[in-house]
Amino acid sequence: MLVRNAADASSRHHSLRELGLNTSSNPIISLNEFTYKKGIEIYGEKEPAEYVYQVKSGAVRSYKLLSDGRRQIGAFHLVGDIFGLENGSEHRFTTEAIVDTTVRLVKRQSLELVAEGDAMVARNLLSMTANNLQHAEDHMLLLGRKTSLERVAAFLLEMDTRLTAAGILALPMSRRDIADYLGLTLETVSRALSRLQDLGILGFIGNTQRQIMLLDRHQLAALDDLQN
Amino acid sequence: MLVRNAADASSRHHSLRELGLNTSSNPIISLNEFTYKKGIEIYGEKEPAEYVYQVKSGAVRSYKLLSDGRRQIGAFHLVGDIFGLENGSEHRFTTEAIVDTTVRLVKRQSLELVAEGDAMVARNLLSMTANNLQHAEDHMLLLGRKTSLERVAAFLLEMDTRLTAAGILALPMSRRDIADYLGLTLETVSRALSRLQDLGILGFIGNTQRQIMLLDRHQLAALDDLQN
DNA sequence: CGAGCGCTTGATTTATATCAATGCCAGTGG
DNA sequence: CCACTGGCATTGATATAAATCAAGCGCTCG
Repeated sequence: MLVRNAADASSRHHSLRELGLNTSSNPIISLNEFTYKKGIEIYGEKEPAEYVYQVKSGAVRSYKLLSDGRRQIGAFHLVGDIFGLENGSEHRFTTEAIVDTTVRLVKRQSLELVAEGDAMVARNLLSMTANNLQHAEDHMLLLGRKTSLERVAAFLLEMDTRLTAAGILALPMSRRDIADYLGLTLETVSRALSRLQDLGILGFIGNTQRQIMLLDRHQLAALDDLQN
Repeated sequence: MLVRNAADASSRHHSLRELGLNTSSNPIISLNEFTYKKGIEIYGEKEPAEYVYQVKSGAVRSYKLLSDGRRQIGAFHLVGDIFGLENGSEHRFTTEAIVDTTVRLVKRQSLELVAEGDAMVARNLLSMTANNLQHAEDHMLLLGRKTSLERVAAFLLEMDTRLTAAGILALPMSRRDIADYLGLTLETVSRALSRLQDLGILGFIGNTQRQIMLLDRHQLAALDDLQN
């Protein structure tokens, strides 16, 4: 069964306005913008969480590292997504711009101040955290129990609901990023994509596989079967 | 470096009182108790989330299933732990008693009602959800990138901080449960435990390996090295 | 226009899963 | 109270999915 309704897709796409913030009515909140070049770190794990961010354009990865360099990407943040929202005082991931990226940022402290007095903002804070939790819970199932093909299929479906413009998927992240998100190696991801292509579940634009793929209704349904 | 301070350990052990609830001052809140026999389901995935639970005695597993029966346990709930708290209206895991278990339960609705008026309760709700999120984030790293030995070492350390009484670990869950929590098979878990025993990092009580193990200061430090 | 990076594809290795046998303890019923 | 049974755990042998090692291709960009 293919689940792809608008409510599902939008539930993770809060805007700062959805958070209950509004520049004009809340003069405390300063909405600054900043641009990061491709590959540049936005903040590091364990740094004090001074700001909350919203992707205005571009894409961001957040990840944890083990001492020997093994990397686990916990989430990709696409246009409209809010990230860097922590309950504690420290960031729990490192984040980097995947491509040139512009973010809006809000001082964490001023956000907390507003939440203190405004129950709606407080509720939206909780709802955002709960959405992040749900994503992490689903991802645990993927990482713990799914095969490589199922993981890649699930990834494509997730990206499709989050950044598709009319059946065309233009992925901003590299094979290595995808692999580190799915708990695989880049070779395994590449092989899985080739296999999906052979199966006719996926089509690439241009004469080489570079980032852009097509997904029609039937292919999406086939992916949905595969991802379990 | 061995991190094992009281703050860390207690941060995930909220009591309902910590949530800001108090039977005497909040007559709305009804604190009922219920006992489940070993292996019995408490609630199922996608069931309406009517209650929030706290483990009074025993232990609980929450898990998701794939269509073919593969299981991923997302968390174990031990004495004092609160579980079943959802932001949406449905449960996202199935939960079962691992051993005979008594829980206290609170109607979700009454909890929300209280949170509406009491900022402290609302803040604690957010803080609990954020703690669950942090646990899930750490677990994604484990599931995506750690070796079997690292996973088992991390598991033992987690359980040690959560249910140790003076260096003695009495695990309520089976090898299969541990495996499904760590994204491994039960044989691999068993082999990892045997290996740790051979390495002198772990000692079992009794003449057979059954549930109870000893962990002294040095062994904990060795585990901490291993888990990465 | 050349260099290098990212990607694909092939060959081989390896960690973990799977299959299989056996042992041990706990609970049950005779 | 003891013998039986079944579940859980360990351990060994083998299979396999994915990782690793390796080569080559084609964009992209400097």
